[in-house]
Amino acid sequence: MVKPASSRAPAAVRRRPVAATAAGTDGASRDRILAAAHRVFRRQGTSKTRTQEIADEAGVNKALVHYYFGTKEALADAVFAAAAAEFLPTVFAILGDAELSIEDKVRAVVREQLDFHGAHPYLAGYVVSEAHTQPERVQTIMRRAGTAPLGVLRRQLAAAAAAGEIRRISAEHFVANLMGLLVFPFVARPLFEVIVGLDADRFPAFVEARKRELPAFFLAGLRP
Amino acid sequence: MVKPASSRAPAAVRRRPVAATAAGTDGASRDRILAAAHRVFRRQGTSKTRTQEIADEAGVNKALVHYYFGTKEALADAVFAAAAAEFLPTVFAILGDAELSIEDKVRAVVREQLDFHGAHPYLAGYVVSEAHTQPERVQTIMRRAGTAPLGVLRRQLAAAAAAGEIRRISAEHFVANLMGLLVFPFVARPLFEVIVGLDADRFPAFVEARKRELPAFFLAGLRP
DNA sequence: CGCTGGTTTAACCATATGGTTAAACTGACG
DNA sequence: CGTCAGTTTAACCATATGGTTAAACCAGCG
Repeated sequence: MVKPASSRAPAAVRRRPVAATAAGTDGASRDRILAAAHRVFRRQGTSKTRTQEIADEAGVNKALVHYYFGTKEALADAVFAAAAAEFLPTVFAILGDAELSIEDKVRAVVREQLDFHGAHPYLAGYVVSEAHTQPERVQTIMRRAGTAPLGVLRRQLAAAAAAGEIRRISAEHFVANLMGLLVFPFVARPLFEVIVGLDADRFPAFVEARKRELPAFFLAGLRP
Repeated sequence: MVKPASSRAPAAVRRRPVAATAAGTDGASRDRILAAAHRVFRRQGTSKTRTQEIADEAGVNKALVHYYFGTKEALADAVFAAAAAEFLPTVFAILGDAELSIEDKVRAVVREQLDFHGAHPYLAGYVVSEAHTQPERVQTIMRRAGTAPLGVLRRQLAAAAAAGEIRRISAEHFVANLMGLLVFPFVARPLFEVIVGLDADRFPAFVEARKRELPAFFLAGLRP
């Protein structure tokens, strides 16, 4: 990962850039580039983003981006994997906690996810968008984010159904329903706002209301 | 929209392409280009797509694409608008039909949408993806697809709630819930398959099962 | 104080890409 | 059969873009 320098002949005059971080310092530039890549990629997606934009956003030369991350694609992969790993494992952890009842899980996931996506508006849309245009990457990269703990869920759902507490439902549909209800408004936010005539500044209030709406809706939906 | 030709001097030798449709025929080329653009854009998204790819897919020269549609962006706008207008109006029509009960609407929308998206796997993902990376376009272009008939829905939901048939729920959440449950597996399909460990070839069966699962779940979710 | 290794930079390169142009082809019509 | 309008095409062009390179810079170390 280290391309050494060399020496040869004349060149030209150079001044340090606007806000020179100087050299030989800490690895701050690398972090700044990564953070900038996160912001830009999430906002615009991979293919619309130019490496130059990332460099600009990081206050750094374009070559430095390649120096640290090789190719744009490699950087994009890293960002995508990190983004997916940022919210899915939390969901999986809650769903996989054998100590929690179905109801507790639903309430916990709803609260946690609505808070999270409310604070990171572009994340879900970015991840889904990327997954759609580059489905090949998903398979490999998603390993970092793991998969849903269907085993635990299946047992729990079967037991609850046997006890007559809920309707019979497969773990797959349970997850699909939960995730769909949670992320749809965020993933499709620009469309959704137009469709239901929701002003952008009223969106947070909508999400807030959803924290009450969703547990009620979902838990009722499970009833026999 | 018509750029006339002219005449001047020598040029070079030309043979007709692989499958020459000849000139002076019908407006078949334009249609072929548009259809090709639909396929390619839906599969890859706007920014990943090269005009050359569309030309190839249409069996036509790249210049012809510009001849008929001006810019790539214009063509992309046309395709996006058409794609959104392909499934949203149907949903709005069902939801806005004052003759149908809430329950009938839910059953009808679920059946219709699952059939539709099952037959057009990339459409929802494409529309959502584009809306995410180009939110500016949504506002203007969505006019062709219209907006949800919230007025009718609100009255109906309020009446049903007053009659004690359902829980109180706003039309916005009603639409969000319905759309989220319906389109999520399609929009996030590559992710979803990995998350729940669903083989691609078992997806159609999952959708089929969903036709029974969703009305039950949704209608139960509305109950007081 | 000069060397050294990690860091940062400007300049460069090959190619891809969106878009333009002017010619050539085609069938219909008079 | 010549012309005309609508099509279709190869060749071009300017620019953007991802990536490379070799030099310069900087701090710490011996």
